[in-house]
Amino acid sequence: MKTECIGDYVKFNGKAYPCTVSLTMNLIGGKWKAVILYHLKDGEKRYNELRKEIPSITEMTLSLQLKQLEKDGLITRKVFGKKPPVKVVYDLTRLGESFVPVLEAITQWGNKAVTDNGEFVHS
Amino acid sequence: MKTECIGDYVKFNGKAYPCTVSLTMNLIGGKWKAVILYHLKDGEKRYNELRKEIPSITEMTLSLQLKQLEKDGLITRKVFGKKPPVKVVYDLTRLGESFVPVLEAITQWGNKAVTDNGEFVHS
DNA sequence: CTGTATCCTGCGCGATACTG
DNA sequence: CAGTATCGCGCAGGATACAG
Repeated sequence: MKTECIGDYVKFNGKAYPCTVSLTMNLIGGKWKAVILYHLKDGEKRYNELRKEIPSITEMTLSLQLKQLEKDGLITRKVFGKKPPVKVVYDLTRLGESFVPVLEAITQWGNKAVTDNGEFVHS
Repeated sequence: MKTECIGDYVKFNGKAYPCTVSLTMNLIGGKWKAVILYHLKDGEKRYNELRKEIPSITEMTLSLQLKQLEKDGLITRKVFGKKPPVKVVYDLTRLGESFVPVLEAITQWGNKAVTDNGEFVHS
C-alpha cells in the first residue's frame, strides 16, 4: 500500500499540504497539541483538569491550542450551565479517537528513547 | 503499563522535557523532520535525492534539519570523496529505525483523515 | 554536488493583567 | 470556573547569494 503522496498534494479543511505526513504534523504538531490529546485519550476532561495535569502550559496557550484542535475536528467542547461558574468539558471526536494509536506509538517510542539514551528524573 | 510521566520529567541529550510525548514532539516535530525521516525509512539517500523528493523544502532548511536529526542521533551522515563533487549519504541510525513504526502510524492516520474528510488532489 | 552566510519575516508561545 | 486582552520575545524557517 502506498502510504504517502497519493496525488500531488492533499487538502484538508481547505488547507493544502505536500503530503499526509506534513498534514498530520500540522494538525498535531507544535509544542502542546499532542500532549493535550494524550491527556484526553482516557475520556473527557474539564479545562481546569487539563491545566493541573499540564502545569507548564499557560492558560492562554491551553485555550488557544484547544480552540485549534476543535477547529480541526479533533476534539469537542461542551458547555454546561449558563451563569458562571460554568462547566466546560473537552472530549475527543471520532477523528481524535482514531489518533490515539499514533499517540501511543509516540509515547512508547519516547519512553524507549529515554530508557536507552536518557533518564527519568525524580525531583 | 504507565506510558507517561514516569518520574517528574525526562532528560535526553542534556535537555529536559515534562513528559515523553513532549520529548518525542521536540525531536521529530517542526515542519520537516518527520517528512525527512519518512523519506529515509526505505534506506539511505543522498542530499540531492532528498531535495528532489521534497521539492518544497529549501536547501538551507533541509541542511539545517538534517544537522539537527544527526545531532539528536536519529540519522547518520557519511561523506564519500575528498574533492568536490563529493557524495554525502544520509541514513537512519538504530534509534531512527525504531521510529519508523511511529512514522507509519502518522502516515496512515493522515491518509485516513484525508480519505474521510479531505481530498487527494492531482494537478 | 553539497552545502554556508546573511538577512528577514511570520507566528508560536510566554507573561501578565483583566472579565462574564 | 473558564476563559480574553495585550504586549512582545525568540526562533524556526524562507529568499537569495555565495563557497569548497
